Amino acid sequence: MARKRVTLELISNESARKVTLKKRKAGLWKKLNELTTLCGVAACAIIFSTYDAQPDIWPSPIEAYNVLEKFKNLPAEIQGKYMMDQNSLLRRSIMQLNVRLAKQRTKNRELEMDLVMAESMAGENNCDLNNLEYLKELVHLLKEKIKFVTQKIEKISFALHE
Amino acid sequence: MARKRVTLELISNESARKVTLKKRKAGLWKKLNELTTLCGVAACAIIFSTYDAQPDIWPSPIEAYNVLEKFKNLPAEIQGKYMMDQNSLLRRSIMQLNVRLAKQRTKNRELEMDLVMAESMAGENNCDLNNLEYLKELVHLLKEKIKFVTQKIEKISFALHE
DNA sequence: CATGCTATATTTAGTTC
DNA sequence: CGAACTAAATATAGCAT
Repeated sequence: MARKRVTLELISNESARKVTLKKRKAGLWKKLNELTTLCGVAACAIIFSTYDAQPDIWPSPIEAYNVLEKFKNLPAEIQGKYMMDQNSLLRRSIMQLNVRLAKQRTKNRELEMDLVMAESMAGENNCDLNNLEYLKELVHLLKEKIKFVTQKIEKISFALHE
Repeated sequence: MARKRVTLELISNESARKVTLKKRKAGLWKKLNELTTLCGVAACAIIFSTYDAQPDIWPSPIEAYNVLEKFKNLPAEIQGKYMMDQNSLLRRSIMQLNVRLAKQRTKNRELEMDLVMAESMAGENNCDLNNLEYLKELVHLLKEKIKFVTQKIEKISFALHE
């Protein structure tokens, strides 16, 4: 964007690519901050770079969640302002939940990838108890989750076909 | 950014705010496209506006997933390039995974809570097919995940007790 | 290798159609 | 209302340190 017009393709030089990534990431975060502030919307973004093991998340997951909660905790205000009927409000709420599910799904995929990579690098004998405990807890949570979602699917299927 | 310096606060005029949102959203999508192309990274972003029933997602969740798959298919390359001290790399990697698992667990709990809330608000008859499809996909993914993590636990347990 | 610096490319607020 | 059009504000590619 400066000094020279840039062609929209992967920057071949690796160090240059890294520098551009850092600069543009900062620019993106700024843009996101402006957008949410100026327009009063909630937003989040995730960048998975190969340099960092951890992806960059904007804002923090906690903050993103908090903003969403704020919206939900002030339904009367929103209702009054945008004159929504009960149904459309509910539909929107469900849509937002669907998006969060999709996000969750993407994150789960990513986590799986990282586990596979870590495992292949670590071999069999580099696992500690702490890690194991985490995994056990994860399985427990996932089983609960499957049960819950399966029940929900049955309910919806029933409602659709009756 | 033009014609006048803008103060970083919520735009009071509603129609002006809506126009700005549209313009800046387009700008953000473009920036994201450039970033991912130039730097070869995967990224996604979501904007929840109160105007649209559906939030804006970039790119599609499917696409985001595809990019991640691409990374998964090239683990040897990444391994070779960033191979440093084997042990410290592994320790860091495992620590980061533990942190991410903890975050994931928290998020799953939150999501469950939100689903319960939405369900209680929506009752039985406000569910559409789209929502059902999302849920089916989620169950599929979760089952895969349980299988994967369970296998990993068995491996670790075996390594610990042998 | 990271930071700081500009000359330009790009974005966009206000405006007009 | 939305698309097109600027003038001005920003972002950033290439370079310097």
